[in-house]
Amino acid sequence: MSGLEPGERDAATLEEVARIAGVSRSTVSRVVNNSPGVSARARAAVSEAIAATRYVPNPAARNLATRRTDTIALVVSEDGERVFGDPFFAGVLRGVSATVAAADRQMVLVMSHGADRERLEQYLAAGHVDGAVVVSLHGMDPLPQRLTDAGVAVALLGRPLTATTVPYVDADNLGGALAATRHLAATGRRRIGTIAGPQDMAAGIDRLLGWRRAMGELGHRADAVVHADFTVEAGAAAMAELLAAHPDLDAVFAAADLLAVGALRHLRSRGVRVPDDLAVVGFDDSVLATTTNPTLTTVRQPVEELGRSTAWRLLAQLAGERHLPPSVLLPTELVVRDST
Amino acid sequence: MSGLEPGERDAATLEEVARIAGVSRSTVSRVVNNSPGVSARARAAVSEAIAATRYVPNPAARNLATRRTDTIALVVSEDGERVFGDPFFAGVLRGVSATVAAADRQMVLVMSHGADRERLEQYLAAGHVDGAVVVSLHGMDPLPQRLTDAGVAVALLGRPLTATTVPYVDADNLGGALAATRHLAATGRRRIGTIAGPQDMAAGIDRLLGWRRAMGELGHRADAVVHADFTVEAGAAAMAELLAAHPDLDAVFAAADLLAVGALRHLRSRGVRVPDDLAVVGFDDSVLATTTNPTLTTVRQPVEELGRSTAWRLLAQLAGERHLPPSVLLPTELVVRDST
DNA sequence: GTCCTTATTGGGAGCGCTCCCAATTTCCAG
DNA sequence: CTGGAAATTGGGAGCGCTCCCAATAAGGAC
Repeated sequence: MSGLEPGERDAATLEEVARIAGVSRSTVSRVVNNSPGVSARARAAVSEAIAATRYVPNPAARNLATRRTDTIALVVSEDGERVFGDPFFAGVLRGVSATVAAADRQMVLVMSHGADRERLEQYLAAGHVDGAVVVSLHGMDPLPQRLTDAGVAVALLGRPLTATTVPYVDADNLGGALAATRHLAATGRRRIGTIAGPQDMAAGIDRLLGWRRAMGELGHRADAVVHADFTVEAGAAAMAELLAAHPDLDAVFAAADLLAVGALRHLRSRGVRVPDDLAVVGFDDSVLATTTNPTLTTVRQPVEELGRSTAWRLLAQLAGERHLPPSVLLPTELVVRDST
Repeated sequence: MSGLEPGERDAATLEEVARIAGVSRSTVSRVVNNSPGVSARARAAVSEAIAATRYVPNPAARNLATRRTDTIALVVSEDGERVFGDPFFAGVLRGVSATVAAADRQMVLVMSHGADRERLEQYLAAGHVDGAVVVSLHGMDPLPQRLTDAGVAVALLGRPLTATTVPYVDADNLGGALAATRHLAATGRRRIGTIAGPQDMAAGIDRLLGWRRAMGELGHRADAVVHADFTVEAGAAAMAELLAAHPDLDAVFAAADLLAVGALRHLRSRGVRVPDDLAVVGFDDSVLATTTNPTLTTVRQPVEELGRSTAWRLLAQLAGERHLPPSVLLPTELVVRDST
């Protein structure tokens, strides 16, 4: 332990600290874990020995002895797409990891591939992690429920599309779409169409529902709908289709910023002025929203808070807290910029 | 082990498999680890018992017994900024995690905060991870070298600015800037300025060096330089400053797509046509590059490959491979779009 | 069948920690 | 000082796995 050379890492053990401090291993363990029942004198001696040896508890030994892992798995279901683009994922990751770290647990990242699903399920079900935050944006993904059924504590980020016992956290997509559409009406628009996202995803469904509800409230016909995947190209094509079918449109609500960028592109190529001739609203408030021309009015979804809340929900469950909400909906917020 | 209820996760142990298969624990261990010296008969019996019990080895027990951790830490140095924006980080993460998973190791994510540096260093130096991939874009960050000095196997993503023994991987920022500036010259531009990134980062420095070298080759004056942080606003302000000082500019190389977006914004507000009056090149090929108007000519940096190569370099070192390169430079690639 | 070599098998011990309960010490009241 | 209660301490055992070496079994040559 003295004079460490690069490559030599003989970590101090609890027994070594005990020897140096002149106490038993139990006393050292009590000090390390802040347990009561240790005299001030012993505590001081142990603390000195710990500082002198730079002792750090061995997580493997600890996990084995306690039969706990203090590990949270972040499972990213990656079925070959990057639906909302990477900005979403990065924010979620920051939120989850900060919350897990603050709870003194380690976070293991697991990218889930279709081929490895079976193995991943077995690994998680075997109890080698305390629980799993699962990020799955396709609402029909069976993984969260399978894990829950196997006894894994799970919190899901993204609303599932089927009845489930898995607790989940999502943004208020419906409320955000509602606010966006109302805003368009408040600016005087009467023919408000929508480029809706994929209908196998809760975000796609809920944002369309929000738009429909607002249109119902306003007494407007809710017939100007085109569905699109979450890409720029699909957004441009959908905008073209909308205009062909509804040439009198004066606004469009796009279910993601990416779609809105595509719509802007098409409108520009047609010489349609935004927002003078036709207003555009997106959804996400991703980095794109302030880099387009005009800058996008959009609905902000709190991606980092999504991560934090999902991790919190799991940790609370693991801590045995009672009466936890089966689902958490985080507020979205309309951000008005130049496109409306 | 039979009839598991949710919440009950009594994982099968090696001893249980041994009992069911009618062999010793050593035989089970040999089968699980694919060691030689097991009869086909015993191997079959063990495999059946494993399938029946859904046995998964306990990583903590394994780590403790072998004194290995099979864990790679991904340390993200987060000194309060998101320099290249989140797209960079997400791509790196995918690359690192895929490589680590393919090597049958688990990846632990650690966000490094200034306040927790001491504790993080101790944890990593205590030998509880096999090694660390450190993502640090500020070239003066002392963490990688301190970890290496403490005996931690480290591979650094991002070129350091001081002499170091830490192996690192970076993109060829200089070469990319060179190619970008040459491309501008090849399109007939003669007054080529640059919006340079922060000079406490290798990316900022190397991209400016590449621009200078190209200007030197071309025999043009390399005096139209303005420095900026990597934000859209700073890019717009830098473009304004460049035009004020050099009103005859006919091109600008921006050291990041974010800066280029800011430049485009300013140019539009001044009625400068891009690329007719003034051509613009960015760097990154982030999602922004195809969503701006006009779409950006930019230098693609292989973010996912950056992650993969850094993880590879660390794993190769851990595997005891000889003659490993002290640094790896990944090629960048000019992607021509509508802004030039 | 005997002997020798090779292959296979099994059980003890250790990895570093926690926890339990018996042993010891300390403190306070009478 | 004595006795009892409370606080502190220590050491054995176990967590689930790997590894080592002795024991056993199998195979082949003579």
